[in-house]
Amino acid sequence: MRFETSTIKDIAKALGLSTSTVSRALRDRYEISEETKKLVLAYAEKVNYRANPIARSLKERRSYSIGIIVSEIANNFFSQVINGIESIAYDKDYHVIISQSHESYKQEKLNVEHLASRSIDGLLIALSSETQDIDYLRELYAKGLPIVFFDRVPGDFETHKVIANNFKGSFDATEHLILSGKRTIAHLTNSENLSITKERLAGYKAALAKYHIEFRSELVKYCQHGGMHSAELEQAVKELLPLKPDGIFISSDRLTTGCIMALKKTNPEVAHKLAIAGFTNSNLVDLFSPSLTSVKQPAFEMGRVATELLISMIEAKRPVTEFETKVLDTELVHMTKH
Amino acid sequence: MRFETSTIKDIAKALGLSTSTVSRALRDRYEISEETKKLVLAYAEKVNYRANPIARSLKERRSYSIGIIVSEIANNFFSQVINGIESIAYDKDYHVIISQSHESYKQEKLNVEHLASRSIDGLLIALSSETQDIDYLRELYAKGLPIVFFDRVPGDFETHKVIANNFKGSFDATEHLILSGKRTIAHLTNSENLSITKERLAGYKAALAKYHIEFRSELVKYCQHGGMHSAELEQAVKELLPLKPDGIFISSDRLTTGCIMALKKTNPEVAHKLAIAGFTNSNLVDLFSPSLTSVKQPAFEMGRVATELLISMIEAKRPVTEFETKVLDTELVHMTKH
DNA sequence: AACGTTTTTGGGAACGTTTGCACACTTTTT
DNA sequence: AAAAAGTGTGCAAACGTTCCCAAAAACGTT
Repeated sequence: MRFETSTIKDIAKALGLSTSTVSRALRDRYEISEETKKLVLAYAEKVNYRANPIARSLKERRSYSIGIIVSEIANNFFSQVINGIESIAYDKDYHVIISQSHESYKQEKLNVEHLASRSIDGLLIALSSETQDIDYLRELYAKGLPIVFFDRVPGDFETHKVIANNFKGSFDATEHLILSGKRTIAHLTNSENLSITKERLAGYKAALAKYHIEFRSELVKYCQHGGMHSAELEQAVKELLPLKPDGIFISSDRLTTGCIMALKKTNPEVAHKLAIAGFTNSNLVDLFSPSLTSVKQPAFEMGRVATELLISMIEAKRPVTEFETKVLDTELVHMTKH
Repeated sequence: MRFETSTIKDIAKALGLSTSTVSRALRDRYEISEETKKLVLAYAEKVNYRANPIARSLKERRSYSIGIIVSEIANNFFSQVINGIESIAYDKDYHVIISQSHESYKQEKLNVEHLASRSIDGLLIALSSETQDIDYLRELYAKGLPIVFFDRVPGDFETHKVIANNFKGSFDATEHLILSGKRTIAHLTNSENLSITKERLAGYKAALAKYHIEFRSELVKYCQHGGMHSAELEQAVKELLPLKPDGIFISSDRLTTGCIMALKKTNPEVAHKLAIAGFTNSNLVDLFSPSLTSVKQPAFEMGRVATELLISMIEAKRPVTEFETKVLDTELVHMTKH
């Protein structure tokens, strides 16, 4: 099974021109006369000529494709980010290759290396919750692969990054729980080594401090696997409930839904009494019971911004040396009662 | 910014061999002596040689990549299918490029053509709910692009297809509503031209017939945009409720969640009285209120099977002329009460 | 010692582009 | 009138592979 398709050579032969002339005409170069251009364009149109991107890539030593690593596309936050990424990428004629780490370091590394060997021009990545060692990324970066981090970013890596205002998002959510009268607020969060974990914890602490509520470290539970394993969540819930929290603030999408599920499964009566606030971009949040107050990240925008930064790095003529970390505001969506 | 990487030529020069020998040694061809192979492999390892897939693609006239078109990755059904696809594809060393139609025919066509121009080796596609005219697919197929349809398949296109047992899934769900005492069962479904719509309608009708319940066409509402526009859903709900249904069977993922949302928004009191059954693969279904009985499709398996069929077509030496339509069983998951 | 075989290697074209350079022809400038 | 500049085109190399074909080396066999 093979595609039969016409090439520049075919056009050149048919028109009695050289391949260079045809190539230049198709790319609308100034050297070619209007007449010839029209001729070539018309004929190309007629035979439905499509440039072979592979040949072009080989010649130009770039693939016009960018790699994306997220933990899972089933997560609405990430699928919204991807939509943002695509909206920019397609405009600029890049295509995207999506890979999922499923929160596993091993899988993440494997995927990145697979992508790199496929000669992507750049990489957009949100680290997995397991990831601690990013030397493999440093290596690729040093070899010339542009990388932009989003959402889960490493502290010690000099490149562009795009994140939500995690501190403020956390602060607002926690404050909201406090203002609705809660005093014993648990915090369920991701693995300790993620940037978002630290920032969100800080926001939570700051809100408590503002209202003179003592911070109690036993009310904070970390989930190494980011909620991918339900046993991990159920264990966390089991350890938290004896402390009699009246509210809980959960710091990531997957954890939020997973935690509510664990609550419903193990302690359905408590589930509806506890005030819940959590980061989530789920578009089904209105259907949830118990309902919750959610911190929504500007996911689509995050994808757009990250992609713009990445493409600017890819297309830079000289190595980029000044980097920025863009911080985008979150939105607090109050619980709908029903 | 450019990758510096070693090539077969570099290895050949360093080792005083020809490129052909190196190429063959790397691919472990029988003609090359063990000695030379070892030498080449060791050196390649040392300089961290990675074959350039683009050059290979150009030479072999295939890209080792397959395209996927789904309506949206945010939909759990499709993200599960994609996981199934990837599980096979990566094994066989293909990579996948995912595109979303967002249920728009125009977008679907654009994406397919974009993928085709990127020289994918094959296409996996679930048609958008708007799609009626698939001539553009026929054209590509005729030119030699292998295509496998899944979930939403056209009736009149001779190729491999993978679908769920939609009739039985529908039948079971409807019967379940009947057995729990419902008699006036509405049916909310996708656009009329989709294969799944017809099959699921037939299952619904058959269940009614089995229990001698009259089929009433006014209880069936079609959604042209597959639930992508909330106005469409709210309109459908608004038209259905005056008929006083005591149960409703909804025939697709997006519609199911959308419909419950519309119900809660426009008629919250009715929402909790109505018995709901619907197709959905949402992994959050346990959180929903009102709760529902769901028909789960074997999405992961569907992805696997479709990919195996596609790759068999791609790698066939002679054009494939015998096609199969694989039908996979659905699973009825009963409502959890809470 | 001359000849076949078999095994191992190398030369070079090809895949479809892009692009630096040279060439031929026109037009302008001196 | 010759020289300079401008315009439009073609030649050929290159990108990194794969693979057909031939050549060389190693090994019997008579």
